[in-house]
Amino acid sequence: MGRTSSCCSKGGLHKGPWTAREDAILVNYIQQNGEGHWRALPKKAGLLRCGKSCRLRWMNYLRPDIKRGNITADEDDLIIKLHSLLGNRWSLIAGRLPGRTDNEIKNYWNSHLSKRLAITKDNAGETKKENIITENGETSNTRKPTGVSPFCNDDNSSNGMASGVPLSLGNPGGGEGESDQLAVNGDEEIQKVKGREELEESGDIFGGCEVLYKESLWNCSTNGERTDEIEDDSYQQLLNLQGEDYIQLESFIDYFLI
DNA sequence: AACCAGGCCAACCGCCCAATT
DNA sequence: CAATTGGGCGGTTGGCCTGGT
Repeated sequence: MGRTSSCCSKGGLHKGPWTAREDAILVNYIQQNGEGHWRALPKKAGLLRCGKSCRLRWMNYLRPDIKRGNITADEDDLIIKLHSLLGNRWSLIAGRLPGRTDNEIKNYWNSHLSKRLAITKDNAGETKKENIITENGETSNTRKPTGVSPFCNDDNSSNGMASGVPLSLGNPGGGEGESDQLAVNGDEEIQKVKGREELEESGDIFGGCEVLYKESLWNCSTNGERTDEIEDDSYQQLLNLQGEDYIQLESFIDYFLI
């Protein structure tokens, strides 16, 4: 991929590393005016940067809630599990790691975890469920729909997911009590639309899956009640998911992310 | 001390999607 | 409905740093 013209290439705009003065101007402006309107921001703030560059700098470095410092062992482990579930969807993964940015996680994965897992894989001889990286570097999930439900046993081997997972998720909608056998007996597309609506209500996709999963299978500390904020205990429980529970969550998420 | 290779990471890039006109 | 705009995303680059020779 070449570096051709872009918004940052327009005449007179600075590129490259940010100076302390530019940082201060950007932080000061956002503190006074809030985030957003990135394209207009540089002009208003008096910065010779493109809007995208300002947004990136703020999101990845200047935001007050950014957690600096090394990735902890717990975070490391969670990244691996989330990556096996979500693939290279760094923003989603970052969303489950408070204070970490998608760029940071992406860099960490590319420079640390991918190599480590490749070594692990070599040593193990064969890819295992815990460390899912395919031969071509792709993972178990992409944005392309497979059109195949992991809830069905018919033919789901082609989507890279565990096949024939006997999910009995009860009522993933959580409250209506009308879908006891999701996508097994009923119209699969209707069930899918319902599921998506639930996910939209829940705020973010992975959080939605997590909540739905809790409601159906996972006896968690929140007693299955929907929460807007995922508590630290819940992260820890997600981290500790193993065996069949883990495989079922994986299938569940794959089903709703496509 | 000088050079080199490899790793790390901030930043840029093109693409995509949703909202707006 | 099509075109435009704004924002966000994942992939990639390239400069800096560090360790080895």
